[in-house]
Amino acid sequence: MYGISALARRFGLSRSALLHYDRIGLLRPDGRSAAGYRRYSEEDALRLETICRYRNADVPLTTIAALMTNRNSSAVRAALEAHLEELDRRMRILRAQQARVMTLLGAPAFPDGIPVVSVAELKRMLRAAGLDDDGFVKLHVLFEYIAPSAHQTFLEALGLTAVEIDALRTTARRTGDGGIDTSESALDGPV
Amino acid sequence: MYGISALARRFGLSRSALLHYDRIGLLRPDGRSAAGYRRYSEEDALRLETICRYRNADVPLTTIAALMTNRNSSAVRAALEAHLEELDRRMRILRAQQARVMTLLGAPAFPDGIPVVSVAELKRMLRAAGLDDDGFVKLHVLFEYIAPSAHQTFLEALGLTAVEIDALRTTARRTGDGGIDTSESALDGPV
DNA sequence: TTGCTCCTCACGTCACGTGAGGTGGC
DNA sequence: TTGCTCCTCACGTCACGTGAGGTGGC
Repeated sequence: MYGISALARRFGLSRSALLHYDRIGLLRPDGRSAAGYRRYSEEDALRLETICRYRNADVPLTTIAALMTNRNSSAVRAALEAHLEELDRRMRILRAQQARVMTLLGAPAFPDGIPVVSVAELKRMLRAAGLDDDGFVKLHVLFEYIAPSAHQTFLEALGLTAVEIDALRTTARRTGDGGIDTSESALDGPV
Repeated sequence: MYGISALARRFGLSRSALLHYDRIGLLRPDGRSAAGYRRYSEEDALRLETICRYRNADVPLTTIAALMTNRNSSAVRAALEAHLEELDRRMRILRAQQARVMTLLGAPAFPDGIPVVSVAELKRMLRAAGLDDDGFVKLHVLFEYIAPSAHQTFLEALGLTAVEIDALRTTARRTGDGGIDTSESALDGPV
């Protein structure tokens, strides 16, 4: 059993957030103490964990409540996909706003503009445009050759894990040792 | 002279937005008609145009008010730069949230994850990591050499204009003709 | 009279944050 | 008694949106 502040601390939330969840019925404490203090059970904590997972994705509380009542998994998928589109929409708006601030600052549309690409997008495009596995390898080899630490930073920015980066760079170095033109398709990995 | 709805229409705003701006003192009409109707002058319209420019960049109304009173240009720059950082912060949060939704949907973190980089960020990082103008040139030359049409697609994705792309690729081709190691810093452009 | 534009409250939104004023437990 | 945690209102946030109830102009 937890007091309200203890539970909040455990999940990195504020006390008033839990008060709010109680008010709107999203998370009702298991019971109350004699003095009226909210008492949360371990089950409540588990429910809160799920709530937090959704909340960290910025799913609206009312949607979270719906998702937790309706355990129909295809409905959950649909809701999450709709939310993903909403986040995409906001991302586009943000980009446009950043571009406008840059303009107000008198900067050229580029290089300080805000065009943005996701890795998946980039990779699809490059492939569609005719870059094959060989080309990817060559790019990595060259990058590793010109500026190893920039290569590292670049891969981190793309969201690769440390392990994936290590593997990629090691292969790129080995491949590069044979000369820039060497083309082994040892890199079936991410980028 | 405009009525409130006419002015709102002209700027693609709602009537209630203008009512709001009047209430908070951001845009007071030049005067009122005998019946108490708000009458906006051409000067008001000009002021509203400026307001809209900031609003489209999501600058808070209180900040806009401050910017329009204080015509000190360095103060304006500072405010806009601070706002740009705020937008950056939101962008990072959005990316993390998208990644979380992907995880909830059971998708792998990569390659369908949403790590995303802006060109400005990418460039800053690469520079910070030690890639110099020479390195940028070499990358472009190689890219043009390995997969010309992929290079085009890539630059388009980064938001370059057709003219900028043409200039970049032509230079890359010319530089590349001398061999991959050729390093003229003719590319002072964008990427 | 009809239809249009306009007016001023006043409350709602979303997820809480922030006091105010008070009580329970060691 | 002191400190701590807890309680319940109730109002504020940000940029408006949405009625409610009423008036002016052609």
